[in-house]
Amino acid sequence: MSIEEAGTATPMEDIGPIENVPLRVQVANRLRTAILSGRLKPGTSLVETALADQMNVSRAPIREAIQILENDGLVETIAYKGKRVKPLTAREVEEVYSLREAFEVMAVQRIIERNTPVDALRAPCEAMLKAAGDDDLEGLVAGDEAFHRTLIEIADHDLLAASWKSLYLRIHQIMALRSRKDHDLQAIASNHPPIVDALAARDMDRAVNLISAHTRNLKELDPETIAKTT
Amino acid sequence: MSIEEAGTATPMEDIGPIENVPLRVQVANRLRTAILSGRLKPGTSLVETALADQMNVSRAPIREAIQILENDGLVETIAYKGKRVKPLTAREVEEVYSLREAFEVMAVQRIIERNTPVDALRAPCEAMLKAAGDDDLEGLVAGDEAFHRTLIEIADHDLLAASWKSLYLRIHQIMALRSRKDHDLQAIASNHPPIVDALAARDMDRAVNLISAHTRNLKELDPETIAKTT
DNA sequence: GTCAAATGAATTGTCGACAACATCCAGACT
DNA sequence: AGTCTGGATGTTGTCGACAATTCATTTGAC
Repeated sequence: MSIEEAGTATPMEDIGPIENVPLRVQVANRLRTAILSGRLKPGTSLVETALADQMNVSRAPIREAIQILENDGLVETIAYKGKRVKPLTAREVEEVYSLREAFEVMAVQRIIERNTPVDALRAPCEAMLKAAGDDDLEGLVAGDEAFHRTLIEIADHDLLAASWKSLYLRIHQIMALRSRKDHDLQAIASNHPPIVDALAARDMDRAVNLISAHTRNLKELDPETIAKTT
Repeated sequence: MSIEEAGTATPMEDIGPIENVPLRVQVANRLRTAILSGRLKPGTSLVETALADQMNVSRAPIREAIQILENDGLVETIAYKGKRVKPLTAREVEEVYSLREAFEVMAVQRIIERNTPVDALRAPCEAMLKAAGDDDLEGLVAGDEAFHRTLIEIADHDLLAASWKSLYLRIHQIMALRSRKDHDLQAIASNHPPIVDALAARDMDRAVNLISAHTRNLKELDPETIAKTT
């Protein structure tokens, strides 16, 4: 039965197209999740044949999946020797955060220059404040990601969005290795609303300074996180 | 004749280790060159089997090479339909140049903040001025790339360098499609020395404004270039 | 005993064949 | 005439086997 005929007999709701996801994408997603959750630690060696056996697929999709993760910057390959989860160095963490700062500053500038509405940022702010009140770390992290993703999205710049997304994967990875007590939920949540206010007021200097400071604060937290992994 | 036998008879100088470059890299380089030179125009369909026949290799390295180019942003894949050289839209050109501006501004800020020496930028400037005098477009372009590559390199930020490099590939592609008369050699060459002066003087505002203006000037040139390709 | 060459194990690199999927066209049926 | 069906074709997706390369270990000569 082809996809077009699907809805003729019974009126069924739109569940969207049936996605036939290639194996390489499934494999890449599984590996990525494992890396980002910290289950696959930096430095772990990834052997194609072993992974192929574990997942019951041939090596071809595994290779392609690993190449995808390599583009994400999560894995590195050494020819004829092996592939491994990219080790996190202090330098790399600094670079990730500083590049993220540049991306978000660019987004802020673009939003103000083009007079883009910023209402979409209010909801994530509320969610974060609520999560902070409930001492809900997961919720806070989700809200934080939603906030920054939205910030990048409304900047309406596909290339920036793609670059930011790739970079944010590594931030996920770094945060997963960070211990819980390092987070001050209330402080993180209350950082965001002033950014939205400055954007709404089209106050370029204030908005840039706030987003810049916000990103730099996060960077400060991580030196000892790195020490644990290398 | 194989590469190993080539130099045995005559005493040869040290050309470094013999790099055994994987086929995928060789293929990727050939395809990339073809795309950047404009020989493979945006929209051209890339068929794995056809390329494999042409280059006398199997499909595996071709696939991996195409995936490399996909990461470079030069090729896009549509599942079960085909792969093609990514079409250049006006929007994409705008995004490429605006992101490049952000990258170079970041490099400038970093160079000034960290008090990095900028002497390495003088040589490319000289080369460009000389090339402009000789009406040597190739030389000027090479000098321009050397200047900006050096700018990024002395910023000492691997992630920034990698991102910039990938972005610059597309700028190559765009420039290759641009007609010769659009270039004002003298103007381009003389744009660069003031940037170095501002950097050397650690004058943040002036340096940022100059590099920003320089990048924006380039962007202005391209609308009609795009019209020709899409 | 020490150093160099050979061997072997582990891993990625490459290949050719077949499967899955989408598109297009021809032909049958209404 | 129009439309649906079925197959032919072109392309990517996946597989299993073999080749190439590296590194560690063992072997052998001196």
